[in-house]
Amino acid sequence: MAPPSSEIHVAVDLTVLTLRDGALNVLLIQREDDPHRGAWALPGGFIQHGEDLEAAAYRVLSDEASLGSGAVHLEQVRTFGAPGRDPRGHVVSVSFMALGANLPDPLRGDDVADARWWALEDLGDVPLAFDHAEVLASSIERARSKLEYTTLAVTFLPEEFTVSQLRGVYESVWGTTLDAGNFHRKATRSEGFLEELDRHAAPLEELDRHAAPTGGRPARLYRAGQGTSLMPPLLRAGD
Amino acid sequence: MAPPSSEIHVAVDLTVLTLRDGALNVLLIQREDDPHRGAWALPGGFIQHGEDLEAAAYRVLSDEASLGSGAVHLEQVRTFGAPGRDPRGHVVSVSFMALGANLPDPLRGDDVADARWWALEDLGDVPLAFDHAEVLASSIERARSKLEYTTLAVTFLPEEFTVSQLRGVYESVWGTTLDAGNFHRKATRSEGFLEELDRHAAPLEELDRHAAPTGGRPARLYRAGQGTSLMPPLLRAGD
DNA sequence: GCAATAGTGTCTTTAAGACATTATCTT
DNA sequence: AAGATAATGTCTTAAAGACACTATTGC
Repeated sequence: MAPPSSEIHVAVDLTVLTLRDGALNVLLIQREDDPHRGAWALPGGFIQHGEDLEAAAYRVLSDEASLGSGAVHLEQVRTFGAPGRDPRGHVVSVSFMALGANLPDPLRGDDVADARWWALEDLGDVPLAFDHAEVLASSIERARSKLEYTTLAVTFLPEEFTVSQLRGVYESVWGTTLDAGNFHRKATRSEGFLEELDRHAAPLEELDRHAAPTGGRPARLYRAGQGTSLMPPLLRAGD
Repeated sequence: MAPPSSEIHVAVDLTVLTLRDGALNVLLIQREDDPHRGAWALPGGFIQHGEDLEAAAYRVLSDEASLGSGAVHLEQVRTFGAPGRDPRGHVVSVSFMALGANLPDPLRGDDVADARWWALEDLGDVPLAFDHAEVLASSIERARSKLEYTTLAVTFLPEEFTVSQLRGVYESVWGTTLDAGNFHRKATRSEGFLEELDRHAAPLEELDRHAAPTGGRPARLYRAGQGTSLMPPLLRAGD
């Protein structure tokens, strides 16, 4: 199973991100084999001869995360190729990030002792295998910065959502709080960001909410608009 | 020389950009061998076993562009791995962009029929080898967008420069014209962008100028500041 | 009624765009 | 002096931040 060490091998590593209970979560798998047996790692795998990079990423997504291709936004982030990053030999790994809404709990795949979602905050003292801490960090930073100037935040939400839920995406991913009124103005007046529906969310039945015991005015529902870029962008305050 | 086709090979391709006579130029080499013999291509080469990606990029920069590592800003852009992109086999190529000031004319390297700078405008109808048109386009777009929110523009200039020259970088890379007064205000008041020197450019002796026959007030000299990000950014108008 | 969330309005501040004006050089 | 480029100033406009206020629900 381990590749011979005289050749350069190409792999993909995936940073799969979703929101769970209002917190940014990443999917990690626990390695069953050496190297780094027992350590938590990003799902990944070697590219097969003749296989496209994106195809390999979707294959890993399906095999190790039990996720279909329709459910996520997949985007290449960066390639890691330091010679010593994998003790099995010279492995060049193309890292992808995958963003999705309400992603399910993963099934255990092959060569995997365990697989589960980790809240990013709980990951502080968990050592990751290989250079995956750096791979993860670069994808997180990419996601954070792309929320500023693209409409990517909607990929964390179901097809229909409220402005509050959208604001919750920004707050969770950025780890900040945003003024509700100003955010509402910016979101609803950014061309191409939101498409207004003529329905309202049923009070007390909003999916992402776990602490709304006492009502409030029902929020209007929106879905993603056609635009992909936010101009002007929605900048983080202290950058 | 051609790699066997049963393995996946890893290469780097470089988009080396500089300004010449106020126009954005890219370094291309003319291939001496098949595939694509005679076609113009980005400089590149296969990674050696145990070699870091950046080290390979610097090696190509030295071998095929006669450029030392101190002279340029090097940055990874994207990785291309479509199975059919190289007829010799499955080649995954990590693309880098390299930006520098007043880069010299290249010497002819091995396996290279010719090497020279091309103004981007003159490249419209020149077919590039492999998928290098797409590789080049992605690096250009990266450079254009990074001028907006980083201080990267200074890498196109010598150590000491004027605000006009800096504005010229933006105008050349973006293909626009900018209001001189407003640009001056933005550049000089963006924290960390510029460091003011107490000297002025000698009139008529500015390097980048080829059409300044009749004087004008001497411009103050600046050098790059410590900052790397522009906050708020310097946005292109029609994005 | 109160508490909670949604949504609007208003005032201030920041910063960009348009463009006039002054400063300093060459010829 | 005329012409050119550099640098500053002024007015307007766009948009964000702070925050008050209204709207609509559950209890």
